[in-house]
Amino acid sequence: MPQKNFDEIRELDLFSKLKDESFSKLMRGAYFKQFPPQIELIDEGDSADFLHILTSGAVELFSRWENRETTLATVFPISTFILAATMTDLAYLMSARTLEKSQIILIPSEDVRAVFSEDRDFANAIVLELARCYRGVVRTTKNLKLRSASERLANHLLVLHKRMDRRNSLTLPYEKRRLASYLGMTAENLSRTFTLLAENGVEVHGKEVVISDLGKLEAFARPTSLIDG
Amino acid sequence: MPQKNFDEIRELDLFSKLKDESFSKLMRGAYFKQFPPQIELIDEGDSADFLHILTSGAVELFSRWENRETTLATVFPISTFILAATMTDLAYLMSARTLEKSQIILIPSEDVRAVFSEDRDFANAIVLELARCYRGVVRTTKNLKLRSASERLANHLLVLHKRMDRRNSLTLPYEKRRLASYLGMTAENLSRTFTLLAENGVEVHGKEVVISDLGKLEAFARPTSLIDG
DNA sequence: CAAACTAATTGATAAACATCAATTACAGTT
DNA sequence: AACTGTAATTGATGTTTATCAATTAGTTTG
Repeated sequence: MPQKNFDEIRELDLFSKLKDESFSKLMRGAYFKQFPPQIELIDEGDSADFLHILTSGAVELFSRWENRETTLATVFPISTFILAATMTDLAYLMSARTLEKSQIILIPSEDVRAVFSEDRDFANAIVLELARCYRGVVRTTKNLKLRSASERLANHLLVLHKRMDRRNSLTLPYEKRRLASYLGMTAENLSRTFTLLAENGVEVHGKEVVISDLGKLEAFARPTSLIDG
Repeated sequence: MPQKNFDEIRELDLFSKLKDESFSKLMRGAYFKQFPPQIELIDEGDSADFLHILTSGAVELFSRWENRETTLATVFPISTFILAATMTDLAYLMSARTLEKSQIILIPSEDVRAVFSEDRDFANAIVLELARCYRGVVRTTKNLKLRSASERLANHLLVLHKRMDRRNSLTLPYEKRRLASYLGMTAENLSRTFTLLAENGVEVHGKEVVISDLGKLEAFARPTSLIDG
């Protein structure tokens, strides 16, 4: 198992304050796997045997019901995913698939729970991470219930803009159909919503989005920290 | 502060395995307050100074954005609410109001965090509770994104039915307009959806709901444990 | 118990959004 | 560069859901 990746994940909020002993205990039982694109890593309903850490590539969390499917999140390096199922030893509620070739570290859930009980700093980090995830999903719910599709898109663009160091030009980090699913609309509707936003300070060329009039976009989106962070 | 309520909340999952010492530490700084109906307890954005425990009455968690409002949850005794904000020392993401006359115990967030660091069993309980809440909101998101309004109503009735000991007759524990808001639809649409469900084994008279044909309702709702628990 | 208020329902209409089909754009392969 | 498969867009249409207005039912209050 390459040392490089150990150093990387050691930096994660979840592990940074960990005793070396605890960290080794976690890594001792860990698998380090490489996956090609479009591999289904997790099928919702499976038992949560491993905590997953994505160190390179990209992973989509999604869910299916009655031949419908929706994207719940896109995970980029370096992040953990499905921590809650790991901690409660319950079935995964989301499925996961790689979007690109991805490197993933798999830590047995038992080990995570064991170190959680032994190491106070780890327990603290886990709670903060869980609370952060929880608050993220609460924001998502508010977004879905309080806003229309075009408002969700506008605000999402503002979030990306902020994340991209407030540059007025940005590249969508995923396919449009996945963005549409994430925002709770169809790809067709997303496309039409983009043309609507042309009158509100947004220009789109393929995956390139230019925010030509930030003021207009903000006036349309009316972002709030209580939804958009 | 009446002893009666201490005994009650001692039974909560969150406190049941707690050392007596830790429990007293939490209760030492706690306020015990009675509120009339329709009092706004929390305004989203406020700092999370207290963990709330509802011991009698009912509380609605809701959120507002741009003169729209949506119900996120209804809390019944005995439950805690807004644990995540308490643990992270961040602003509340939801507002809260009493629906009825309610008794609420307020524990200073600092005390909760202090006992969390000292008492391993409490830390465990907190993590399980947070994970449970998180998974609850993930289910909500899946419900909203994967199902139509009528499917959400049908499944919600099945959840209530199960909770009410599987009796074929049940009383809605909240007003219909709140149910509508919770399910992400208007009151008018809820009303029409109830008439639609008449052909699928459901009879409604005011707040009384009779499930006259469970098989039909289930065939329509297609419940799954991965959304409905 | 009537008055006054609020919630729930119903009908008519409009807006938002999805679906289906057809085309265009793009990316990867040979 | 032509071929192939997938993604994105566009147009036509249909469904779902919201809005507005009016009425009815149900609760609370004096």
